[in-house]
Amino acid sequence: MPKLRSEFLRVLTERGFVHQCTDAEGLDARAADGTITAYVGYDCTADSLHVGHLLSIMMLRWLQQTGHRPIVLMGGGTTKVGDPSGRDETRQLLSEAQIDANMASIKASFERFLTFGSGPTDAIMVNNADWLDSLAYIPFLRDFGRHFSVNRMLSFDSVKLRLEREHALSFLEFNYMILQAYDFLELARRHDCVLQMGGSDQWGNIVNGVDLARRIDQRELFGLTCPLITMSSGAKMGKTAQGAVWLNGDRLSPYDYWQYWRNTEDADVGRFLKLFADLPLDEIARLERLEGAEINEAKKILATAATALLHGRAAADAAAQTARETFEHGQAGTDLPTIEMARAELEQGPAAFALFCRSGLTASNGEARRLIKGGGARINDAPVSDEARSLSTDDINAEGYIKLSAGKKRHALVRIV
RNA sequence: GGAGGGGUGCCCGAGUGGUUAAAGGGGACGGGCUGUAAACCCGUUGGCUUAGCCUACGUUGGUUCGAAUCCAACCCCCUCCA
Repeated sequence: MPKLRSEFLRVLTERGFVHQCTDAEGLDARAADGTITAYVGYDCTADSLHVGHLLSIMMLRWLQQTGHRPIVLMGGGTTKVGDPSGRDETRQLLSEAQIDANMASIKASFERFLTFGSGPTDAIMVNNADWLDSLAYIPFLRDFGRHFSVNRMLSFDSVKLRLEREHALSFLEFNYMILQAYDFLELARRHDCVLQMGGSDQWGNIVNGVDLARRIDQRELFGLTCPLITMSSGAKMGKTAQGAVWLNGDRLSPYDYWQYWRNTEDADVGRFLKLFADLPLDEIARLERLEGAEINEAKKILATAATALLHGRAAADAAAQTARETFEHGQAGTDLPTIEMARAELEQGPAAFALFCRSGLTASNGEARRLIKGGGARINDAPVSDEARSLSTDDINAEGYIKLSAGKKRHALVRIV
């Protein structure tokens, strides 16, 4: 590829965001010659996005940072259909009320990454239910359905995999790619959007939109996908002890989010810094060269930078501070999850395992008992050896709380009130 | 609508009347080694008031001293036919 003229594509390429592009030269020319508008779509299948969505959010962020206009498309309409990509099973059909609630809950995540408004490069948010809900079946089929070849649709991974594995694929889901293609056309017409971005699993859907716009409007659109990010060990990103790595703070606290990045594997640090932090590339190059235990410094910088992008600088610093106190000084930082217990209850000698469960460190009393048996449970940093161990006011430490630990990394505080 | 195959724990998957809370693998968690890393070794992996009890093999009933395993009906998935 010849040297890139546009800052936008240059930044994305240098940082490792680009997997495939329908026409890199053409897109580069458009982005170099003026302001372009690009979008990424997000379905409302849960009440929070997770780290898997982060890559595309960062692409929108860099788009805006390099002088272009991002559109966040909320899939209020497409969520009613359900994307079969990457799924063995039909998605559970969500009610409109659930979809609306999810959408409202997801929206907040974008506000830290993008600047919304009405200026030329301000981000806007749209909902595809606005045009999909009112489509009339027969006119839609005649105007747009005739441009889709079933032969070709069957060859797309999202469909092919289901068929090969002999799993159910409903006609409802089969329509998803058509609707996504139509979204792109609609955004091109309404907002002069010329580029759709997304994960590599969206390539087929994106290309469909590009093709549709060329056939119907003789409009030239572009598609750009980012790679599927896996950890060096081969595992997919985004799992912690508590489950998915959610972006909403009420699903996963800023402290736990910080911890997620802090525990990045050595081999991934450089790559993740480029993708998920907004540090200058020469700074990242310096951090990447750190070896052995020194690379932990890079991990802390990654964690703080990534957390700051999502939750703000103050929350990131607080998480870093708590981590320092907890791991480097053996104290308990204030950001640790905390539960409260009445003094009267403590005086009755509650079982330790029950408290581990109540604090959220374990999912059940049985799991807490097993943790104790396995030697992974500690109270005020002292290992718990007796499964029947109960707590008393003697366990309150100098600061007025009881510190519970499950393993070396997960801690919780019991504050006595 | 017809014929055949199938639905097992977080996932995959063995199990065709009792010793089955259910082999094996993956994942996850804990311990060891480390650097809050990876790799490797060990352990754990339904719930509870834990020497016991309860709930569980698509659903509901039935046979039996005893069922994930046998029978019936129903629901769902796949393949082929119409």
